[in-house]
Amino acid sequence: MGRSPCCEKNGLKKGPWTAEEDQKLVDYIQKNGYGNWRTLPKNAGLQRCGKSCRLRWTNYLRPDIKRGRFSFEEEETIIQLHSVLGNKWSAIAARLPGRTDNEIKNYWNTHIRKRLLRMGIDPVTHSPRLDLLDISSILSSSFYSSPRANMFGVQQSVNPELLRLAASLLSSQHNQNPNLVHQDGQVNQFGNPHQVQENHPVQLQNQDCQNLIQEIPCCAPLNNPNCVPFSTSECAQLMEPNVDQFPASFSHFDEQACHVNDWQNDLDNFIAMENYSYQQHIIDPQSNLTSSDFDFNSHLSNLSTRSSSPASLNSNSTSYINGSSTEDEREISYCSNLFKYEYQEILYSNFLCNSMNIV
DNA sequence: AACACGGCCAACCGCCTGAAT
DNA sequence: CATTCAGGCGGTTGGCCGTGT
Repeated sequence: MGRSPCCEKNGLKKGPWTAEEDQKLVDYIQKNGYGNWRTLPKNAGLQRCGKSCRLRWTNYLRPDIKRGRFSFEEEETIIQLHSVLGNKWSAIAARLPGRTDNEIKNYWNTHIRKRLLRMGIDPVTHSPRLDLLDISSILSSSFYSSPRANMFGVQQSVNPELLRLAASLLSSQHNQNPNLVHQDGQVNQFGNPHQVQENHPVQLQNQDCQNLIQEIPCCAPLNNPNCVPFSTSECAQLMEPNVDQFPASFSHFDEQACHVNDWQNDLDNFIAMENYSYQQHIIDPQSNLTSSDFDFNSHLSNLSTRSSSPASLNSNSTSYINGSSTEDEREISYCSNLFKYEYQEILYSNFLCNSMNIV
């Protein structure tokens, strides 16, 4: 014999709550406290299921609920936590005072998810949508063909179709590689900078690196005679620590609105940095975040044109920091991040070129 | 003005887990 | 130990509302 039923299933009201019902529920809880939702509706004089009462209270009537637009910090927190926790809305809500799981879930599905998709990022894995990766578009992009690309040693005379295939194979193989699992059992995911911060920095072990490298020459089934795995010394070089760290000169992108002109300076600084090995970033599975042929300049220009206050976009934006940023400002921030990922994508394609020794 | 469409979000649905019996 | 359900959770829905035509 189990518990007795909490309530009669029939005859209970459903649908939107009226102000009168709200008042009854609030009055009752203020007087008696909440809990025992089974008997609460009857005691409060409500023709509602206890479950409905609990939801109404926790999602709407609770006095400590924060109303209004999500701040940028909250949004960033949601993204970071989601990258670690997934759709654990209650767990995410627990770290956002005043916000309910339902509210966060709705905000994710209506705002953040769409934005990530627009950026070419899978909102589930927070990784680049490698299924959509078209390296040929990268190779033909204006940046890739620019002199700066040459400064990276990017080889441009490659077979784009082969690269596309390689990326696809690499992605599918990597996602199934049991050797790329954290000690706590969490699988490494592509392009997930937040996860690095929230979890453990990715430390590719020697065997991991070897395995990964072995996967790269995935043109082998194509009987490509130029397919040459990395040597041991090259692997060692690729295994340098802090592979998850992006060059310091880019760090401000994560903290404040993008200065329209700064990205160019950052790029120059980035390239000029001594002792920088692009291979560190390429080999890092966290760095494969990508959007194919994203035109940062034109997009930024478009956003500035649309903004009601262009000046605010041309300087370090304090409004961005205090949470009153506009959609455009937010998008510029994302674009700046996307800009980073575009570099990494180029480096990644170069890595594929090198690994396959294609000329 | 009327209609269509899409975004938003409160509320519901169904499943799972642990506690009560 | 088996049964039953409360509470909690994530997924989904449906109605409201703003916008475009």
